[in-house]
Amino acid sequence: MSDKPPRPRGRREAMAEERREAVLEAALAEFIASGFAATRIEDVARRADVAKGTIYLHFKDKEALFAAAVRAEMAPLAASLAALLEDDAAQPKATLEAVLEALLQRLTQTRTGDVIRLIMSETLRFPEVTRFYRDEIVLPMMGRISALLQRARAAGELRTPETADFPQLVIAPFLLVALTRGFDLEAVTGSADDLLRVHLANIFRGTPDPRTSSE
Amino acid sequence: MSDKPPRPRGRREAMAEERREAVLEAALAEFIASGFAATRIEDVARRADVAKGTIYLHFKDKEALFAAAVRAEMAPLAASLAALLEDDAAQPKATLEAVLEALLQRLTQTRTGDVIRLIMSETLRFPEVTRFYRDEIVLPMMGRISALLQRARAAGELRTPETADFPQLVIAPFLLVALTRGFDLEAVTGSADDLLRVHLANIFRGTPDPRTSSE
Amino acid sequence: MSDKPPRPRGRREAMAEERREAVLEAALAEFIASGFAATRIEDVARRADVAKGTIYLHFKDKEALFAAAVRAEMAPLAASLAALLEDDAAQPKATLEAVLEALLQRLTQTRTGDVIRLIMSETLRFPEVTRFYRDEIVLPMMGRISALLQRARAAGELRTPETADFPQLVIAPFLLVALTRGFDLEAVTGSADDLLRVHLANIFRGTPDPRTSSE
Amino acid sequence: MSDKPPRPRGRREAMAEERREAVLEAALAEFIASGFAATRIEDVARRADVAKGTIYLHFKDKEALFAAAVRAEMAPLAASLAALLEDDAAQPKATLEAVLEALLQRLTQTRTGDVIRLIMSETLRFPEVTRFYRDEIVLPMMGRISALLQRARAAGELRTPETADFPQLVIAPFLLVALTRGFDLEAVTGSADDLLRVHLANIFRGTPDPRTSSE
DNA sequence: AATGAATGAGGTTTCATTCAT
DNA sequence: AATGAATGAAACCTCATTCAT
Repeated sequence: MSDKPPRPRGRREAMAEERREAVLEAALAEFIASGFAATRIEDVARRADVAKGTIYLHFKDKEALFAAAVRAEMAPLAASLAALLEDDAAQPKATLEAVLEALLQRLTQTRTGDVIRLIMSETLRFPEVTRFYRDEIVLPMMGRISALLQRARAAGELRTPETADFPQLVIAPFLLVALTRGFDLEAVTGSADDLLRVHLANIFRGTPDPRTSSE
Repeated sequence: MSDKPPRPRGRREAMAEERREAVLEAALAEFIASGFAATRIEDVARRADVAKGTIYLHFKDKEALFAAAVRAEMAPLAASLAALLEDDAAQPKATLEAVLEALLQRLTQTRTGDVIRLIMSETLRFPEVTRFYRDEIVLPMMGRISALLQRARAAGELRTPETADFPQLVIAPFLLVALTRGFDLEAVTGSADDLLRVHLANIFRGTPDPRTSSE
Repeated sequence: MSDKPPRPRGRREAMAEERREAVLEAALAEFIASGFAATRIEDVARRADVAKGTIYLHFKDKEALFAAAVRAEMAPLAASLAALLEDDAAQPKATLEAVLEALLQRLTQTRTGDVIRLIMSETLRFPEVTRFYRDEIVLPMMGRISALLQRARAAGELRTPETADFPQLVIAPFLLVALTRGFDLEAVTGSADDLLRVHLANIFRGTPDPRTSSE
Repeated sequence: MSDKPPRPRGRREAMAEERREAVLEAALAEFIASGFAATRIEDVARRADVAKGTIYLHFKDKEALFAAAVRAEMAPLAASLAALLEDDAAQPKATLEAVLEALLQRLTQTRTGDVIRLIMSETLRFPEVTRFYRDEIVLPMMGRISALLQRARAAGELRTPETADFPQLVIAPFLLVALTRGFDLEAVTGSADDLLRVHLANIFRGTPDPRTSSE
């Protein structure tokens, strides 16, 4: 999203590249909407305003298209995670809050949440994509959070020190948010923002109560 | 299929019922293994040791078979939830612990976790199944936990009182356990049992630290 | 042609077998008429009065259909060759005449000639079929003729004794007959029957002149 | 494609002609290797180091390309046949031997044999090419050989006078050599050279025995 | 009630050909 | 003249569903 390959030289190639991206865009939308099997190449072509054959100029087959579409959407997330991994200086609690807030935003306001759900849906057919997601996104993310938690534990900031051994516990609610799209759960509970605050309060000592600081 | 006993009355119906169940059993296994689209009726038939046509004697079409298979597996869970909903007398914290422990066992030791994952995978194609799952399982579960949490809050047992408004927070880690089957996450973290204990310690006041009982 | 598998039991299977044969029959006709690539499965289906899918009940794919069709047609020839290989008693010249006459009849009056041409046409795409043809038909045939020629040489019946080392020389004109179907060569030369007689006269000593018995 | 000289006039046409020939060359190689249907225009283009579209500047369509490629290869043969047709003076037997020897060389040492096989393979799809081959090559060749045989008959040189009516008999072994490329027949018989000598000995009176002149 | 052969709609993929650059 | 991205018709093959036995 930030760094595209430096614009291919020549009009022809530029247009081809644009089309390739239009196809990826259309493919992702269709896959999200219908899943892998129910998405027809023709649907993707129509949405990208391109002929069926054109898709095969850029992608070997439907599976390759799927993998490419998912990757294209997830790569920025992987990149921004990598960026976060660099500034280890900040204080753990504040950093973790920032990270989780950013993640929540991504999940609720972009297609990232849908893509995560898509990946988990098609895990069986695409072990390779799943592996990419696990290795490039999940494990780094968990590693990052693990490190932060350990520093928080050292600083005595964790309510339960052993939380540092289970980074999943910290991420779990966000996964759930991504996966229950369309479940209308918010109708019966509070907002996603409040959920984040309560969650942090459970994990970190001295986090002020979400709404009332004194009780 | 091979040995037909001289069909006394009553036997016929019993056998038909047996076959129906064999088909459901086989269907569930195949759907879990391959997903809806990639499962072929013929595979189900072979696994159930039944002819293809027989399946259509019991189920209108592939979608009906899917719905029935999922329902059959989830019904006991719904029932046991209903049972839990009755004995409201017990003390909230202990009850919640018992419920979550039971849930964790179901998720890790039976096919229930796989089925939940299957449902979430096929949500797009089966809004009806998803609705069943949401209405019969998820919402009652969340309601039950909500009630427990509210009593816990009244008893001052919650670390963060607002947790009572977000029952998802309590369930989230379990969903995650179900959905990340095959992700090998346990390889990089602690065990599911410890995860449960740490999770409870974060939520409930006075829960002894998972390993060290003195604080 | 002579020994079919002993009629499958049951009406259903019998009809299925009939259809399988109808498909083979239709396939061979279409392949002969259009070659492998230009023959459409749908054409075969229509000619066999069968649905497209039915063909795939019996044959894995188009290539398997081709191989089966060719084999079915050539198997009888292979069998009759095997039969000829048994009665080694007869005198070489007369036997060879009989063999070649039979071969010529097959080539001109049945589809065998067309099939041989078909095989040679599709040699590139079907090394396996070609191998079958080579191993089951060509080499045995050549071996048989070789043996006959050697006995003829021993009896001093060959005009050129070394002919015994080149059984191809004896067969070549027949191959040519098969392969030049549609070339209208007979329009500019004599008949196939006379060709055979002249050919034999060239090879065997003492064969009477084709037309004039006195020299 | 890579180095364009500053295009002086006359050069353009020369280069165009060069490309045309490169395309023909590449096309023939691909057609021989894969047959008509399985050869892709893109393969030809790549082999000729030319863009796909360029081919269509020179040839109307794939069929025209095929016809042109075959013609280009066979034209020299037709021409040399025409040359042979002129010097009718020579003595028949020696001439025929020379002709056949030349033909055998062409068939075994150039691509001519492959092209003949290609033509016969695609006879069904290309009656026009086949007609060209028949009219420009086969019939003249047979006419020439016929004439020679008749003079040989008049000179009493034929073992069987009627051979003169069947020029195919004389050519047949050579066709067979061309068509059985890849059959490994030589592995089980003698060499092509010896085959020629034996063949001639069968046809011509007084041809010395292939290896031993006295017996 | 059970079977499994038959059907044919539907989807993926290929590739000859075109045409804007 | 040359390019090669784009097109879309055409063909293979799959598989849910039906129905005669």
